[in-house]
Amino acid sequence: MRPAAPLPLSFYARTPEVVARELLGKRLFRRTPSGLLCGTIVEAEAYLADGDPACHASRGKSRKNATMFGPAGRAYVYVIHARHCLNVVTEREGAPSAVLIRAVEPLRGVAQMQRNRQTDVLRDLARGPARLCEAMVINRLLDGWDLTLGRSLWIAEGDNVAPLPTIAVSHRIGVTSAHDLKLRYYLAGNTFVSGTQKLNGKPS
DNA sequence: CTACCGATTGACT
DNA sequence: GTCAATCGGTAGA
Repeated sequence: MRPAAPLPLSFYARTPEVVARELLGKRLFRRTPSGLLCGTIVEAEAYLADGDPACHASRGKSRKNATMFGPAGRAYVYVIHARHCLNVVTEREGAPSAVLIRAVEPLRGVAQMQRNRQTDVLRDLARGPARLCEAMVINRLLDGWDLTLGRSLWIAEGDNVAPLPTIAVSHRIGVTSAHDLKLRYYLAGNTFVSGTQKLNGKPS
């Protein structure tokens, strides 16, 4: 697939639950010196500005999470367990909400992703937030990047194939608080979604 | 400065 | 299924 036009600011300027759900099936593009990388988003989690202790912004603004407090449509890249994770900022300036992109299905630049990840296993290239970042060369230099520019890193419309895949919902993976919130969205049955088979087969 | 933690991953039983 | 390595960010002495 050729590079497609970036989604506009209006796409991101909505609640994180809506953005997370609508990101499924969209395409994540990354242009590197070694070539263009692209994958279909198959899993995303919402983090709320209010009433969500799992959200990094819930304990106030800091150098690390400052991007979340800025305008929508920017990338929020942070490090956890010595690994990177990619979010998109939602809503508006002053409302620190975001959507974590947890997995993509590799579409283009597979050979480079295999080199970046040091594995040939297609399913393991971008199944998980940190794997995705390693495969697509996403690091803290991209924190705050404007995703509506259509350069370096952006998200575009995907093919609207029929029948539309079923969207499933579950609790978020890995978070140690707010386990009752069902804010993880994924394409049911897609092999590139992270998490256990039990969780994905029986959302709770 | 040290100490602790985590929105993870990969190796192992 | 279990478990520990990982290291930047943050809090606290």
